[in-house]
Amino acid sequence: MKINKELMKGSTATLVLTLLSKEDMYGYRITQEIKKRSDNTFDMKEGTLYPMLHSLEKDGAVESYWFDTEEGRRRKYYKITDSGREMLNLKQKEWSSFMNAMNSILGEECYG
Amino acid sequence: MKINKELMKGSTATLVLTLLSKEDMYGYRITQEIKKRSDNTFDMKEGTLYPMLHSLEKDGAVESYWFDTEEGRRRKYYKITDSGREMLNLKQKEWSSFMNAMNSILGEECYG
DNA sequence: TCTATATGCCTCGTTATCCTATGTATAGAA
DNA sequence: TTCTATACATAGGATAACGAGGCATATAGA
Repeated sequence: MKINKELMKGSTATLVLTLLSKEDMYGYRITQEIKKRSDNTFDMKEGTLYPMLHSLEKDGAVESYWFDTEEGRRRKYYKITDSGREMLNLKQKEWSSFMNAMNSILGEECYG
Repeated sequence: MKINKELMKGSTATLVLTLLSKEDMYGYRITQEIKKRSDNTFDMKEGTLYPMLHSLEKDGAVESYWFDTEEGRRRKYYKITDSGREMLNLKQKEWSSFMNAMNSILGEECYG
């Protein structure tokens, strides 16, 4: 299902940090992983992702390094920092609270 | 837990329509119900709610009528329309998709 | 050879939505 | 009298995601 972009607001950093908490990744790969792992529900645009990565780096939540592949491509990898893991922990708790509050009002059952 | 306001974006209409789908309500009461039913997680501001109600009315999702209480207060009640119920149905499905996609990536269990 | 697609990075301006701040008014309590 | 709760409303500011565009390289196909 296509998701209204307003619903995404406030959640993109959580998604990005979650992926980076498991593995260093470069921007383009992040967009692919989000699409794949959400079963095509999310389609994070580059115009959203790159400014977000720069913002996270500015805040010290991630660090970046360039890597040249054998095929001659340049990739900018991002790595989560300790500070970023703390931020992620908070954001996951926030998501959990938000979800529970929404479901309390909507009265929906939740299928993990 | 206090929720980042960005997370609320795109969800306020769903909350309002959900309450109105069960019972006609006036604005001030809606803010109280949302706070109560979310266990104080949500605190919808009047500056958010009233423009939202007017917008929903303009779109034909709700209708309003004035009611004078015995104590001399004027209350503007809102009633959901058939069109509003359809809208709510779509928004609930959208929320469900969004939540499932988020949890797929975050890898969290969900407690209904 | 030329073209299209996929990969890979980036930024600027638009848009939508929520909040803060403010205004009006009445009832009841301190 | 003054404060709080109730009850409606709007204007302006902040912010985040997106659309659209730019730049560049590798590969596949016509």
